[in-house]
Amino acid sequence: MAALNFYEQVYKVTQAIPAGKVTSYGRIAHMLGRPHAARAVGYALSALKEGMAGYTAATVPWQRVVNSHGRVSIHHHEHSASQQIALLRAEGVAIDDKGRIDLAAHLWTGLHLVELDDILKGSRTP
DNA sequence: ATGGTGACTCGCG
DNA sequence: GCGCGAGCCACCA
Repeated sequence: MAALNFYEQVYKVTQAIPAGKVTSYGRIAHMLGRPHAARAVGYALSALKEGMAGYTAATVPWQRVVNSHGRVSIHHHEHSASQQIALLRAEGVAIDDKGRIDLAAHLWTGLHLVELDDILKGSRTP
């Protein structure tokens, strides 16, 4: 038994996302100290439907994780994609007809450490 | 250990 | 803004 494996870390961070907010796979990866592990984050969430280490799609708000473009990213699972949009809208997240989420209003940056990172990187508007 | 897989991201054209 | 190709990663067999 090791420390929490990557999947479990992903689930914990995801559970920390407040209702009505969203973040991206890449940001979660970054929060976990693996800025290039975005794909692994997505894979972790996909494994959720099978149940992992006590975590299930019912206990982890997977719908609050979208891609860096601010759109739901599960093209190959049409049903899940529409479900994700429905769940987010139910939480008050604004999504237009094209499936684009208003990140300016709903992006969760998580730990302030991440915000600091953005600032140091010379980024956008608050 | 090696290779396949996938709910990612970025850079180009 | 959209489609593609090329990196990058943790898991599992």
